Amino acid sequence: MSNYSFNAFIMSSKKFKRDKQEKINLIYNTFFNLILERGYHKTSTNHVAKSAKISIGTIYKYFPKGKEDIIRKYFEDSMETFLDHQDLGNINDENVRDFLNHFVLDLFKNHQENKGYNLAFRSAIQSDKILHNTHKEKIFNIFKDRAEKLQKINENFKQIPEKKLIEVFIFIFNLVNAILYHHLSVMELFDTDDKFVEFLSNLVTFSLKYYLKRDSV
Amino acid sequence: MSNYSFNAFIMSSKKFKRDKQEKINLIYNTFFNLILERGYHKTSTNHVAKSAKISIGTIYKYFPKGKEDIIRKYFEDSMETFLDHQDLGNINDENVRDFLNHFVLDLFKNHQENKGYNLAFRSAIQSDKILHNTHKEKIFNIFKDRAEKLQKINENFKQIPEKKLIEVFIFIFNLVNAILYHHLSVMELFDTDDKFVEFLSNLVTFSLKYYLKRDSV
Amino acid sequence: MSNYSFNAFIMSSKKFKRDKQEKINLIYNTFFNLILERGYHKTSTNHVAKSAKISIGTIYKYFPKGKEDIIRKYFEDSMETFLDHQDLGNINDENVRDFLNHFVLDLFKNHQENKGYNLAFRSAIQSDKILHNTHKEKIFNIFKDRAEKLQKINENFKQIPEKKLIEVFIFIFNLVNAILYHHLSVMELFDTDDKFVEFLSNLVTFSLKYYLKRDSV
Amino acid sequence: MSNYSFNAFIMSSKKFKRDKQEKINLIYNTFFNLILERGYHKTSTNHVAKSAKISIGTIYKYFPKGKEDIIRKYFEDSMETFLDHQDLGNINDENVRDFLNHFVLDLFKNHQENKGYNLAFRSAIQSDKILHNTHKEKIFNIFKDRAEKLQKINENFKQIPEKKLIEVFIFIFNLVNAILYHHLSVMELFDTDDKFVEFLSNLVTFSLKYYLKRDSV
DNA sequence: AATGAATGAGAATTCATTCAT
DNA sequence: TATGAATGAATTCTCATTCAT
Repeated sequence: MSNYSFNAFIMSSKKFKRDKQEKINLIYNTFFNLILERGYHKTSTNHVAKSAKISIGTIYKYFPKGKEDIIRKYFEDSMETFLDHQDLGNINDENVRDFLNHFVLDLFKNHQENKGYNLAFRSAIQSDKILHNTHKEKIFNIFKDRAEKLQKINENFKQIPEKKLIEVFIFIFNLVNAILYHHLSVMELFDTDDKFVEFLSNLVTFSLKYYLKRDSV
Repeated sequence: MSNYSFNAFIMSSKKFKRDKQEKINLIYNTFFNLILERGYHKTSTNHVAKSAKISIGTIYKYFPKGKEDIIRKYFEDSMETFLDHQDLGNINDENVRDFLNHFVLDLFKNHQENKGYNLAFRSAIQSDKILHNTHKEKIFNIFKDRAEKLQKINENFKQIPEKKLIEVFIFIFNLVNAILYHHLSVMELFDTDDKFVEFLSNLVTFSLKYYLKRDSV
Repeated sequence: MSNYSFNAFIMSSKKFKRDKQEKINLIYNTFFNLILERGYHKTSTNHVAKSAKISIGTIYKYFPKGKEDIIRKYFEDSMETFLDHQDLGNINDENVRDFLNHFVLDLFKNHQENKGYNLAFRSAIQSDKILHNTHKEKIFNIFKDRAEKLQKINENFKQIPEKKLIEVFIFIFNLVNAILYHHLSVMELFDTDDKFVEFLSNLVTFSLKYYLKRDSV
Repeated sequence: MSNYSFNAFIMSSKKFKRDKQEKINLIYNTFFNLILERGYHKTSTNHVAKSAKISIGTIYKYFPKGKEDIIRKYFEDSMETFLDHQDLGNINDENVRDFLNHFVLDLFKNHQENKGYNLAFRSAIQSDKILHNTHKEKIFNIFKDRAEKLQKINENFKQIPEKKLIEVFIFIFNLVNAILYHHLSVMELFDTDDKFVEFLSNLVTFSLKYYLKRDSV
């Protein structure tokens, strides 16, 4: 194999992967945008194909079980990378507050961008118990991982039992998600984003204290 | 007319009405229970008919637009009567806390009993924008009514502007609902009901203060 | 049986008959008016009952086979009496023209008043072959009867063979009906009734001559 | 590209198109034949699918609104091409009669071949007011087009106002259609096709003269 | 006789999924 | 690989008809 053709092989493979990922992203975007317009149960795979201007066959090639698969795989993809970019490294007593604000803001932005997905996900878990459980496990594993890392690099967290630390993370995560979902998809709690995020930050601080104090009793 | 036949007349008239309402209730219960098992989008009107052992025609007699109508009418029926039983009469500075606890507990029980409906409702509003808006208006009207009554019978509430009072009611109502839904249908926040309700009560007190203080600045 | 009660019996029987006929007329009118609005195949017996404010059971009491029966019985009733009021007595060479004008005008009015029925009838005979044949036989019998009467009382018609006379009557009747139906229910031929009726009269005269001359060759 | 593969390319492209049109034609034929047997309102899309040995989904792929769409699209297709094949080029005073005979014969054959469609169409316009109006407009446009062409190529028609010419065409067209429909679907006017067509031709000549004379007064 | 709730067969329509090209 | 025609089971919805009251 000549050098040239080897490069061509690499290139084509890369190009292929890029094309493939672009097609998958196209399906994700089209699907979730349609859900935003028409709701989960009125959005069919055929609609998605037509709207994305690809064939229905292509959708089933990447997502052999259709709608459920799209949600499941997006769930895998997004959860996999969601919290990775947050820097836990230099969290300490002084900047916990900043950290929490940042965390809340991040979740807020994430929800805004994934509103369609969140609608889909909540509809899907109604019938897809496996997804529902996987979701719970995934959250547990993510925060277990986080907790372990945090306890390694930060003195302040070492005295708290790992189990407890995971628990409190999950608690805060769920609490914020619950309110975000309702605010964005059911009924607004505040008329501006700023007010809303500020409230959430305060709520998180309060709830964190409450949760930790409660158990120490 | 003998006493017996008079009673028979009463009975037959009552029985007729009861049968109709009982049939409607049967449809409600069957539908929401099936949703609990299989999810909203996998529960068809035919499933409901079969499960309730009535004919599909009967469902469409009472709910001409099928699933959407069941949700819409249950929404009307339940919202109509929901907060009516709570006694606002003797709320005062001393028992605000009790009142809030009671309110939270009530909502909690209501959610537990209406879990299927809540799943259905959140799925339905994804595509039924009219229902979504009616829901918002209904909530506004209910709490407007509440606020007016409260200001008539209680000195403490007279100084707060009515608009403000309505706003804060709706805020608290939404906040609690958001968390209840997530806890019951997405992921538990606490492992026991007691812990959960206690947290909610504290959260409500905190949020109420936050909300009122925020605006007074 | 006392005289009184005998009268009461008569009365109640008459009243009963009147009520019965009124109910039947109500069903006819409601049915044919609905057809005018929505078309035959979108008008159901249930619609008729609701629109006439009577129960569906009542309709099936008088018309056990539903829609088909309404049309069949109206057909019987109306054909039975349709041509009876026309006076054939003094038709002669001088007033044939007048007679034909009168005949055409009569048919025109009849069609205008029975537009809904005519739509229904033409829809019904598509599937109800029995009705279709009965209709043909009825027309034959009516005009056979007419021809016989005419030949008895009028010298001019005696030389024409009875069969021929019946044939020509039916031919003219069908011709006029064809054009009336199209004009009233498909597309107008003239913009005023007067023009239309005048044309029809001339057409009939022409066709009559054509028909008679044709066979004499 | 070899000649063979080029042909294959042409063929495959042609075959694809033919298959699609063939499927549509299959649906048309099956539908209208069933209507001939059972009538419009007793012919369901499911019957058509079963009878044509295709799936119900295929029907809805080509005709998304079912029966109404089949009629609407056949109407478009057939009206589009209906009068196009008639040669107006050398119509003149001597051959007007021949032209009319030809026109009548053409309409007669057309009705014979489209009896099922004509039944369907007359049933459909009872409820489909849009189709009813489109039909009227289409007829106007077709004859407007005809009139314009005729006036360009033929001296004899230049003195008649265009509006008048269109009117008289539509009048004759409707008159013939009215009688054809009645003869074929309600009750026969003549016992042989020849007699019937001859009568129609004479009727058209008569009516044409009547119509033109009437206005010139 | 009159009512209208109830039935369920069947018509209309959608949609996940397959497969030949 | 990609396409999209085709499938048919499942869903929504209608309607003629029955029957208990």
